[in-house]
Amino acid sequence: MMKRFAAENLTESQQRAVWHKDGPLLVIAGPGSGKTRVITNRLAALINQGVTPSGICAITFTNKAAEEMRNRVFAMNVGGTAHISTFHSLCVKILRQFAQAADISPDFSIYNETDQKNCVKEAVKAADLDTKNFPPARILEAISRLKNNLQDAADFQAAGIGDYFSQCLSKIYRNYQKILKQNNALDFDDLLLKTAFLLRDFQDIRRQLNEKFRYLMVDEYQDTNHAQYQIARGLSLEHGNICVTGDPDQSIYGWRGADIGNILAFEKDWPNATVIKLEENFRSMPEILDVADKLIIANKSRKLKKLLPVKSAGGEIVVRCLDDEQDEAAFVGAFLRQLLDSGENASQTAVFYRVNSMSRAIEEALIENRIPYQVVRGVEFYNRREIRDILAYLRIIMNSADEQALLRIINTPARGIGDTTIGRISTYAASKGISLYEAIRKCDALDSIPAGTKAKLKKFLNTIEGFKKDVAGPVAVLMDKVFKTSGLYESLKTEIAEEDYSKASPLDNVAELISAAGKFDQQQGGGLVDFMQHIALFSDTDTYDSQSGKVSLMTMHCAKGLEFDNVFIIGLEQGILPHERSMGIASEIEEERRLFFVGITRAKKRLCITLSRHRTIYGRTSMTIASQFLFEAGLQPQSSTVPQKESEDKGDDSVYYERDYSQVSPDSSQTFAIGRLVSHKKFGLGRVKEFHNLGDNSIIVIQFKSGQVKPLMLKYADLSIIE
DNA sequence: TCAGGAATGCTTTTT
DNA sequence: GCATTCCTGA
Repeated sequence: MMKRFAAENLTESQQRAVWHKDGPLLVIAGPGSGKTRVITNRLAALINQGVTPSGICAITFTNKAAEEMRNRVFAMNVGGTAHISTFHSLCVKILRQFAQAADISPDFSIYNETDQKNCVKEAVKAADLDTKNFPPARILEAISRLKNNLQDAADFQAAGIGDYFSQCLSKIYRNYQKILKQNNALDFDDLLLKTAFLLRDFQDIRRQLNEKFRYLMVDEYQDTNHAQYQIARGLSLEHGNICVTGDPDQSIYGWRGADIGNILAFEKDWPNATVIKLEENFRSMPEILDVADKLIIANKSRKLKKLLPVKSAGGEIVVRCLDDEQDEAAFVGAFLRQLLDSGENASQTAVFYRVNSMSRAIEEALIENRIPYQVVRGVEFYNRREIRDILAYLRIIMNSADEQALLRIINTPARGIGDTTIGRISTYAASKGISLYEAIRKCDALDSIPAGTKAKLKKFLNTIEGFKKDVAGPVAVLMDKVFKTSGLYESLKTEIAEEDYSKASPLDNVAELISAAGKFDQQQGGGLVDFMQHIALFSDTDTYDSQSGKVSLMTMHCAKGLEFDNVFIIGLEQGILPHERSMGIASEIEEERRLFFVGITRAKKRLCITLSRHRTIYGRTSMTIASQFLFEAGLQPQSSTVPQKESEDKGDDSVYYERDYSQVSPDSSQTFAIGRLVSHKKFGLGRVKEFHNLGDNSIIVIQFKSGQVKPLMLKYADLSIIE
């Protein structure tokens, strides 16, 4: 009955990895070496060999990766469900199960960066220090580093002494933890730290979890930090069935505490470990691998590893130097259009950059060229004001100690409860040692608050309490109710939409959130707490859609784990890549080099690298210097001035659009027929001049009464038809 | 209490 | 350059 399922073609070393059953296994997997296939096949192989699916735990770094693995395993039809999730989701699950031992309440809130910053500010103030000298972002970074190294506030204090800064930091750290505790909240790093401590300090819990998960798999092991390392260790200490996969050359999260040493020292940790190297590259054409190879050997601290091409020659490499970032973007836009024109698939095409802010010029050029695109960006959606407002209501409903949530919504929408009132209640709460929420409940005891304000407070409290009846029901229903009865809906509706056309309207965003909740109710269920904890860990890269039919724009960090036929990497300049902040630090330059390596090795057949002679950063334009990485990789930039000249023109764009996209959405092109009179919230009346049917991303060109002609994304333009 | 303007600082970023 | 925060005055 063995091996029967393994239909996928696997190389000899892949086979060995897949059929390795018991004991520690390290798979060093170069880019494009079929790592994901090995992992999913091994998972299936374990089940095939009689391992209970629920006894397998696979850990990834992103939700996206987890989801994809779930789908792949599901597609193999081996039955049963293994636990596949990110480190953080797994930790949430464990912490809720063993909340008592972890000394937390299971309905804890998970604080994001904004919440964390607010808490740090408070913590700094409580230590009688000034946020001017102790900027929250800095402090947070320091605390995060400590937590990732499993030093809690007490440990740090005990280890302490040190300089003035360390002493202050220690004080702030303790205050910060106290505040989180009072709010019944954990930050991202706490999820890891507390789980690691649980596994370290409670042998019975460790045994229980080892018993439950007999086989552990950890992907992207080169990017684990110390806390994650200890968790992985704790989860496999009793049985030793730990399989880790990764590639030291793709370690790009060192600055976030990831320790490349974890993967390098695996054989020391597990002396009986089997080590399998996957060096064959099934993804990229040899020309591309050659560039990657030349680049990465410049890294001194590295084990030698080859990229062995499997594909035959035929890759294309273009390196161009433009005058400024607009030209650079225009070049990319023109090149992209030419590619799509010649039949390349937009979904198989991506533009990478070092920092998110660089997407802007590209986006403009793509709109100009009528190229549909998706930006895979950090926390866009869930950071929108209206979304955070609704979520804050839900947070306070589930966890009334969550002060950050309460402060956010107590006067949103405006209900006449201002800072003065909040200050008075806050003082009262502190003096009584109760939560802000409790203090509001007891506001009658406060003489300083006028009767009218007290009435407002009570009304607010009753609204929140009223919601609690529906906590057990579907999240979408509760959310809808919150939206309608909290006054948020009214306030959003009356808000005159001065939003510019490139953004979706707040109402649409809320609708999307509610539908996401509905989806959650249907697919997973579990109620409010599950949903909220799910949402808190859900983020940006999960928005990437590999079948979107659009060109993808993302940072190189986001690109890890993906692959595309055509890859553009922009901004190959000193100070951008390598980034300014890594300059002069050898280890960080090496990480930047790995980052570029990751970018290059995403490409299957075509790689286009650009730089520009001038770049504007913080509104200041300056001359640039070509990136050292170009020379290391043996690349010679070619100057280029007129972007359009780069492509041998084939037909005009109208032909191209009709051919490629017209069938996608038959409706809107008729609704917005040429010449039709329409109205735009911001620009007023206008007539449809052109309509480019790109399905979901259709672009409409309107001649407005003011005389200006504007191309707008149809889905964001919010046009009404006048005739 | 809040709007509006000045001042500041910010850009690496999986969860 | 832009978003966020701070500050002032009504």
